[in-house]
Amino acid sequence: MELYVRNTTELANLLRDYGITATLQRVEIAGILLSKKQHLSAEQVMGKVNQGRSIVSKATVYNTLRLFAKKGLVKEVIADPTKIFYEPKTESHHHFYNVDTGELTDFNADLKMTDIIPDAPKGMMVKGVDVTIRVGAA
Amino acid sequence: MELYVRNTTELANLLRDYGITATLQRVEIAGILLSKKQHLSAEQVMGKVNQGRSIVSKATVYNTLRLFAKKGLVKEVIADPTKIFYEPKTESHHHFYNVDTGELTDFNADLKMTDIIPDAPKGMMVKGVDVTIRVGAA
DNA sequence: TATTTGTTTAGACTGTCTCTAAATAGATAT
DNA sequence: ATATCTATTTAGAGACAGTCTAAACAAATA
Ligand SMILES: [Mn+2]
Ligand SMILES: [Mn+2]
Ligand SMILES: [Zn+2]
Ligand SMILES: [Zn+2]
Repeated sequence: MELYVRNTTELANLLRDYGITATLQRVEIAGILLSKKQHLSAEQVMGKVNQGRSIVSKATVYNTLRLFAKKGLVKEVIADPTKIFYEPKTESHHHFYNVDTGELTDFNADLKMTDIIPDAPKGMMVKGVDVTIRVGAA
Repeated sequence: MELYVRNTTELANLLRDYGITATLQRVEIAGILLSKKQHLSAEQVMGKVNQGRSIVSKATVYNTLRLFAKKGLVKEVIADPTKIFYEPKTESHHHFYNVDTGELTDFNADLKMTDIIPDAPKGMMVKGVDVTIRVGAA
């Protein structure tokens, strides 16, 4: 996944590459989320995409993010008990989740998954480590 | 944590060991959750503790589970995007999360965290692996 | 043009969880 | 024991993320 995609045509092509029909709304949402490495909740995407004006409805934001995730264009992160985060970085990696701020921070466990617990960001303490493997019918 | 605790006096003592004032409601909730290895949502605890009759209020169930977790008597599992699960098994371990059924299954990564992704339960496919380390102010 | 198919939409609704302010219970002081 | 203080429980309202529905709209096809 090439990040920092801005151009509309480029975005539309990218969507098609992932088997997603490019629509105005989808390009807008992709433009927001793929613009840089970040973790955004659906509500945050909603806010950014509709700066003032009203371009995309709530239902479409939720549906689109789910569609993007299903197609492998973005990644869903289940770490905050109150909301799902979406991010453009699809390579396998893991997160620090700050329970105080709700902030997510990436960390890579290149080798073989995680055979060590990486150091916590300075000033931070590891409050808990969760490994969750999601499985479904084969 | 000794599982299968049933006796009321035993439960009350256990709560005190964890710095929790033993009340009728707390003992009832502990009796449910500590009776065996399981992963229960707050709503499920609510249902089990108030079989027919009405013994413990919703607010108390939620507050008590959070208190138990804070005191280290039970473990919170953030894996399902819609609810938190609570379990009596406090030793470090990880979970399979079935996205179809929402079911949680334990697995131990004894060595050093997880340097391997364990095999999925038969008939199941690994849909995603998440390692989440929760951090807070040191 | 007519029809079909896919997408978007407003807004009602759901489920989990939180908050509040009052009632109750338990502990402490006199 | 009685009064006082503190901790706990409670009903029910409310917050909030997310879902659903049925209609509108758009795009593609016949
Ligand atoms: Mn929630
Ligand atoms: Mn949710
Ligand atoms: Zn990430
Ligand atoms: Zn478990």
